[in-house]
Amino acid sequence: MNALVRKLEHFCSFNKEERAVLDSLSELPLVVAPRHDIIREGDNPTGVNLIVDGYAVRYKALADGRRQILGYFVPGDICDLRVFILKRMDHSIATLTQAEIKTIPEKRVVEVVDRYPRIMRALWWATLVEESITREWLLSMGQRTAVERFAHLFCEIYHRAHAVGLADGPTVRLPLRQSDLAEMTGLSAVHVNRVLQQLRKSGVVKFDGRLLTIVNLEQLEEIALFDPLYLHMGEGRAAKGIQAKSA
Amino acid sequence: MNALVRKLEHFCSFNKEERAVLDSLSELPLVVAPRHDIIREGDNPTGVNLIVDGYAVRYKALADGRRQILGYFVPGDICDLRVFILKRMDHSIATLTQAEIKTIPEKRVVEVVDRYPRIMRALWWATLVEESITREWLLSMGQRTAVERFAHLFCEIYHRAHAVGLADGPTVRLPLRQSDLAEMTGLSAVHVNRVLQQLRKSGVVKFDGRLLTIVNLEQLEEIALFDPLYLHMGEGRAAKGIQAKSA
DNA sequence: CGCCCACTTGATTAATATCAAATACTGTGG
DNA sequence: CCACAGTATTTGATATTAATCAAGTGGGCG
Repeated sequence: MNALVRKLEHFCSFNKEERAVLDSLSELPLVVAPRHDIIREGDNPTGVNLIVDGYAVRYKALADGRRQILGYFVPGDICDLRVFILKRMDHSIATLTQAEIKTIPEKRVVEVVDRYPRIMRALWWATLVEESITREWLLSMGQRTAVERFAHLFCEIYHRAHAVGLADGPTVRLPLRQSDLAEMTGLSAVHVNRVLQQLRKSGVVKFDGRLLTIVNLEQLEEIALFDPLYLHMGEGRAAKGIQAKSA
Repeated sequence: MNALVRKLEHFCSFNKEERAVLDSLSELPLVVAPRHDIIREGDNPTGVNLIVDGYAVRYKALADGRRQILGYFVPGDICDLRVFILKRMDHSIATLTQAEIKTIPEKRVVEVVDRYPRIMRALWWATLVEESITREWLLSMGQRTAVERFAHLFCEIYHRAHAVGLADGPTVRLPLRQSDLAEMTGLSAVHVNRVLQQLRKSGVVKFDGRLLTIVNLEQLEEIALFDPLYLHMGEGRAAKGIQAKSA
């Protein structure tokens, strides 16, 4: 099933025509090797990229090489709607795993968006949610301890993966290195290792470099001080009574 | 002079009519006390707020009270264009100093934006720049040391203040407490104090709780590993040859 | 004057980084 | 199937950064 449609339907539902348009947004899927830049800071990109499979991230680097991952994409995420306005990328996008992406030319996006206002709003919604996630990460970095930060990251991955149908049980495919997680959380790789051990030992979550298993979601969310509001899920479906809300 | 127009003209220039519209966006300026919430997380806001004078911030808080400031507004900044799509605020906005704000009703924004596409693009640009700044903060939090983080924050404040004409020399009005700076940088107030002393002693920047003075901008930017690209200034004026670029 | 803050200072502790070495895992060629 | 090389993970020891605690100091203002 189309992960993009699945994701956007957390915002609103589409009719058959809209779905067909979303399905047909691009033709040629492109396979990108792991750890490969898709767009680099300073570039002036001309289209947007839809992640079809695999994990990709936004990142920024300091002049001396320190890198920070700013967010990750799961299948169904679109990389850069903002490029239509900003002239140059202020950060880079790279794959972590092998990934399949589809590049949608600027022209096609404009056409679709002009013709289907609901799709436009849905894409806009997706962008705003992503920014909300960035803000939550900033909160994590500034205020959460290393353990809380990991607990939170894992809660988020779990919820986002479920939102696009990437998992049905407590286990999510997450083929990342500990050094990747280090770049996501702003911690050293060694410390990441110790934090993971601690979480494993306390029996709330397991991660073996390939699969992430949430053993005790409730406890994990408690450790993380997790509040799902920032993911803005179920706002569109609210009328249908599907959403779950925290107090 | 209108700080909003001044800011947006970093993206494109406007004709007389557009300027008049921007000037007239709202009627009643409202004075808000210092340290007062303007919008709170979970609210469903109905308009956008333009900061006319004073400093305001976005912030998020964890359930146990830890707070993180996510970004600040200077006069000319508009708080929440995104509310048209997201149903609930995922963070709060509060004043730090006494501030003067104008609330623009949703309807008025829609009207103006529909009628003046350039204004729409300019507002969109402003929003995207703000998000770019959030990403840079995330990089700061994750990778910059306390000293670098402060150096960077001060560079940013300096550049943003200049962009809207809030300063002409090396000094910017910045009536904040050290505890405010602590919430911006994710450091403890005590540590902020020591970092400020260090920066003052090394003679690159002074801050006395009221005024920020950049003594040596070049050196400060070096300490901060500052790259102005993320502010996206001068992209619109590029054709006029006004922008300055870093290597 | 005296109170209330914010700021400053010093001492101590806690969190995390760094360094270095050992172990485990993955894929490859024989 | 095994040996090996190259990575990734794990472990231990130590250093650094920043938080915390506690006690001043200083300034603005009723």
